[in-house]
Amino acid sequence: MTIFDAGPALEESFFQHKAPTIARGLIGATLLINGVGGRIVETEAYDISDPASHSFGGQKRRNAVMFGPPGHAYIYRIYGLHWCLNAVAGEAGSAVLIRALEPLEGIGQMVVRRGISDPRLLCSGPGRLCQALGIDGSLNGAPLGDAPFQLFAPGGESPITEGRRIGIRVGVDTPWRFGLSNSPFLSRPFAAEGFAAG
DNA sequence: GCGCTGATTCCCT
DNA sequence: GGGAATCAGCGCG
Repeated sequence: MTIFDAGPALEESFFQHKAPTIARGLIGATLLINGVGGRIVETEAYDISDPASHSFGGQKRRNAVMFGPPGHAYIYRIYGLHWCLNAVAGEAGSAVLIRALEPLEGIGQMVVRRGISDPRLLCSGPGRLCQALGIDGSLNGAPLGDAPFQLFAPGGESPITEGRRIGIRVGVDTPWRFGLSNSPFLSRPFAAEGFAAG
């Protein structure tokens, strides 16, 4: 019943890699929650040595899921009102933030949840994506390989652009943001980098 | 099209 | 009590 262009279900072992490897490998993968979702076009990696990461400074109650088994969902509330979805990676305290996807399945339901119809604005940002897919804190710690999640490997080669991460105040020079090159569904375009004068 | 600002909850200090 | 991996609406030009 695959009516979208996707590969086989992602192996659980995929998540035993380091966060940047997983972040890159998830570009082009298909993510569904209760049958609603699409193709991942933007991710960011975080790990325990990274001052921008919730795991920086060690395990706490809030970030405990980041220190748990790989391939599970780490979901937290940001700025008091939005939810953000991460995939826990192989190293303790590392995860991949899912920032944007291209809506493919259940678009009607996304439109209802978001209250807008422009497909480019349905899932282009971590908060928007969670609202469109109906994700909240009740799914924190849930395995991404089981219902209500479905994850499929990329259908083919995806041209990937790298850059600096967004919305953080420290660790801004770490180029751990990955995106499907020139996708109209990115939360923000990738800036032309490498021209910083002094 | 840009930038500023308010919204709102949880966790750590 | 303050800040946070964000979003949408507003005013301005």
